[in-house]
Amino acid sequence: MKTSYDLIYDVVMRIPRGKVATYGLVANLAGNRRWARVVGYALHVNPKPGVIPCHRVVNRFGGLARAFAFGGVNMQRTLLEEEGVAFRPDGTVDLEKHLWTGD
DNA sequence: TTAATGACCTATC
DNA sequence: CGATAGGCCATTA
Repeated sequence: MKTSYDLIYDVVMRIPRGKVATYGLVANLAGNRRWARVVGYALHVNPKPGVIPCHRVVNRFGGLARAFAFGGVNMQRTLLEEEGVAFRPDGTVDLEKHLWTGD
């Protein structure tokens, strides 16, 4: 079944390795910035694990979601570090350096 | 079909 | 500057 989520998934999958995007940004690229909530919902259901790099999606603060439960926040930090993403002392991603604006 | 929920963001007090 | 409320959209029950 095809839904608006596919749009969001497509954008999220477009995120290049070593970069991250915010929910609002993904929503914006998906078509509308108001989809920010829908984006979170889409990743929440995460119907295609392994195909959708949810760890590359962060909130506008650069921090991970509160209920990040696909493996643990700890895991996400590791994954991003493996991709070359720099983390701040506060544990947030440096959006100024790794924020994917849609290329 | 209506009502309720959600990994958000922006604006206002 | 810090905290609170609201809004918007789609999905699920």
